[in-house]
Amino acid sequence: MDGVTDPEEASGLPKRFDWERVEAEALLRWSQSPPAAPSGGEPFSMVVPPPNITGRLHMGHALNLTIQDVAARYQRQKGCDVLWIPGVDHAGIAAQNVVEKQLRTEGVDFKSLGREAFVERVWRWKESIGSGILEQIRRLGASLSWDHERFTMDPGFSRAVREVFVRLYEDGALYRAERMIHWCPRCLTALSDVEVTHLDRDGELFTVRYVDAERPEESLSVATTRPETVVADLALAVHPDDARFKGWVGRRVRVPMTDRTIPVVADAAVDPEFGTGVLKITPSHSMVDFEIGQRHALGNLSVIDEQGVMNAMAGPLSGLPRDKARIRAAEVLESAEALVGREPHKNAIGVCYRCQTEVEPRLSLQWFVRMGPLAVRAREAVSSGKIRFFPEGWQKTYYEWIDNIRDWCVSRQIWWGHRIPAWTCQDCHHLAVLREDPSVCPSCGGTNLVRDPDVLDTWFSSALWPFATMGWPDDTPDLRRFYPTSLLVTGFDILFFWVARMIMMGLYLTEQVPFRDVYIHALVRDEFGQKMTKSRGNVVDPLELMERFGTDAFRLSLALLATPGRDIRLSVERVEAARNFVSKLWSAFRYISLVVPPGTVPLADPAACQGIANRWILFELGRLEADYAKAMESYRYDEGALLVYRFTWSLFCDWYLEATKVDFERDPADPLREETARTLLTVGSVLLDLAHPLMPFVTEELSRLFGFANRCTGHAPQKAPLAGRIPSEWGESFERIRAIIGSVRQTRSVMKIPPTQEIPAVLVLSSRDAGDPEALWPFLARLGRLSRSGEPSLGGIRAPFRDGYLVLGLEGLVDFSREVDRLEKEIEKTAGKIAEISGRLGREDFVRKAPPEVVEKDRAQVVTLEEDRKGLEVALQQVRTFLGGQP
RNA sequence: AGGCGGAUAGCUCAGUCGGUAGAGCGCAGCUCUUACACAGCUGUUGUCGCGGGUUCGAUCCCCGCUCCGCCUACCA
Repeated sequence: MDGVTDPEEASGLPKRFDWERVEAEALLRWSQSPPAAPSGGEPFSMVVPPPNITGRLHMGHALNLTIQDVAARYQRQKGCDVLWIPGVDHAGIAAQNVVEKQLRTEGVDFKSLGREAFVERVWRWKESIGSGILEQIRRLGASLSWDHERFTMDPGFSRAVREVFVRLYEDGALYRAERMIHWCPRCLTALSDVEVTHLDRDGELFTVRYVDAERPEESLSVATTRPETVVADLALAVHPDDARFKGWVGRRVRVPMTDRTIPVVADAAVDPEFGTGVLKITPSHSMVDFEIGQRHALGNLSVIDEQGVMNAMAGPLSGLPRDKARIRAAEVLESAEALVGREPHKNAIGVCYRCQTEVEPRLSLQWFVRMGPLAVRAREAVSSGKIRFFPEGWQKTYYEWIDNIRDWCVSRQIWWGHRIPAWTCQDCHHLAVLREDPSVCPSCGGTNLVRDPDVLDTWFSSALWPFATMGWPDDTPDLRRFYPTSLLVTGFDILFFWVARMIMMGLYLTEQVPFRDVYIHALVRDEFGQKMTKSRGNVVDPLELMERFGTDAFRLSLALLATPGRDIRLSVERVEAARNFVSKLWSAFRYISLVVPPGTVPLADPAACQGIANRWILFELGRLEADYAKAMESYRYDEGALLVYRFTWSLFCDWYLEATKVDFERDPADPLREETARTLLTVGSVLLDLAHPLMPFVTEELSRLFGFANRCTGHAPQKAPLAGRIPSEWGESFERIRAIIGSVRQTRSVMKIPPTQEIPAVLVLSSRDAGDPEALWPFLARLGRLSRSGEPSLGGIRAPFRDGYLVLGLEGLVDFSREVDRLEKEIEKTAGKIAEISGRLGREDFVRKAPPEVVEKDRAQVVTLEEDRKGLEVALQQVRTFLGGQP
């Protein structure tokens, strides 16, 4: 082996990007030395939408976190002091369900355990899964401020929750009352309005006859979808203006299946158009009926218990579950000849958003937050622009909800969560809501206190997330420096659940908006546009994709697809394409590592470059920097990603790297060699910076391997970006080369000349400022596989371009008829364009009314198109001559 | 029922402050040219959903319609 080394192995980067190793190393490094806060940097802060403790990383999280991490890294690169708080939500009902189920498999009913032991058990379970989902989030490369991790049930946070509850109560913004609420008969708890989702279901519309109590020969027919509630009817109602039923108001009818009679009342809530125009009123089992019942003092009669089973008051239906009771009710009504109609009917029913069980409207004693006053301020925060939504359109949805706000039921009949700090004195019935647990009744001094058994809605604590994570209600340095937060990134599905409530609570408790900007992203769907659900079985595991294609590729694919306001259809092909890009990037830097001599340093002054290609790529890079900044500042990370993608692949790799090969073939004494090597490093370093927020692993690895003092490696932002320092004409010469090469390649491809075959050629430049042919030739020779013909009048066909043409010596080599076709097509296309534009220019009103610069642009366009056509026509003529000359 | 969003190349989607429509994937042909075959080169495809209107000019703005998706809402 001595002295014999494979040059390929000896120098340069490994051929492939080994992301598995690089990611593992980087994650270790990042956990050991988190990014240091730059001194004097502006604060930039975010709080992560806390994932449920029960959760595993899914596509939604991956998208959400990728976007935030792009933001965090971008801001950090700008020199900001970034705080991005991680954390987990205790997920009341969901977590309780998990542990209940666990106990059930052990044959234990959680109720028999008792409250204290059960809650203890949930804590133990929480410890056992550790920070499971946060570990997965780390693997995404998410650069969170891990020393700030919070949990919604930790002591500090719990104190904040309690403080808020008491403060709201003291201010009269929180009250306890008996109201109609949504009840989930499976979770056995109240739900807030937003926790109920509506599903269209095929049901039946039954028409039931109620006979007059005095005159059995007269009756009213009533349409209902829930005949099982007939036994709870307390009235029938008709519209006050409905002439059909004028005489009925005030009379009484018999309730079928019972021996009760009920009044017929008039109420404007009845829609005379629907059904028979008569509505049966069941105050205890319907929201609107409850209200009508209130207006007419009908009282309440409940026939369904908390588990959804018909109770003792339900007469012949007693003991049956709701759905069975409906069938039985129809039978009983039919046999009593009270059922006069039955037809299929579609209606929307409310289900529990967690378990899909049909919810039951239920009258019960619950705690409510008075939303009206909070909503007024929350609306103003958005309409005044203090909070901005991206995309802006979500404002409307927000207002829609805010303007129709209803009080928020915040008590839940479960055990896992923040227990409500309210005590009732059994002696004097005083209700005490307190910051500290009482030992005696504050009112009568008695010791007979009973604590409210309920816990708070999980979203109640989530609403405090932006400031409670920073130590509120204490006045902390974090709050002073980082609150309000700069940006919130979240999905539209929790706009009401979370975003709106944070705004309300933030304004109420801190007198400030909780965040300035809200980036609202869409849902990640499968490649067919279907929502990913367990039941569909189309769930794609992000960790799997990360392992298969690398985390950078996965992140990049999400970023590229994340067009604001549009759902994302993720397919493996897209991730694969991003993986190919990462590969391409890696191999480009491998090339740099092979051609740039050791000890080379980046350009000291890019504006002093001489090389045609160097000037061009610096010009393009300057443009990229400017466009990229614009995209990133407006949260168009998809656009930023696309800009980086296109620059890297289509300009840097396809053209610039090829062009540098020309420079490296030059005489060893030529100063261009060094300039080009230095330009490669300069552009490479900046490019990695721009790509870094999107692809942190590969860019940091490359920056380290090259020893770049760029922002990926934690160095200070560059003082003067390229944008603005590169003259705008720096691109021109190389653009001409690109045009010429393009023309040659077309000809070559059409005429079936192998790419490797050299073609003798003569270059003719028509305009004086077209540049120095001597400078052009080395690039043409290499990139176009041309050899410079010494014969000035070389016979051959023409490859035309804007300000000149190339004569290609192709005699005897090729099928010229193809070239004729191609040129004719080109000419036709060009002529078509000329016709269109000059036609426009010929119209008098266009010239008069259109802006002068548009007219001018068109005129110039016609001139250049004419030049193109002339070039093409001459070329065509030339080929025809050859064809004629051939046998 | 009301509100919102979408309809652009075979597929997935950009885009145009109104002035000759783009990318990726796919497809076809040619290339193992010493960074990359996870690659290179060349080519291919569009009444920019339908009907009106405004305008010198509309894929883009306005009105109406059709289809698709979502959100809100107990017409029982």
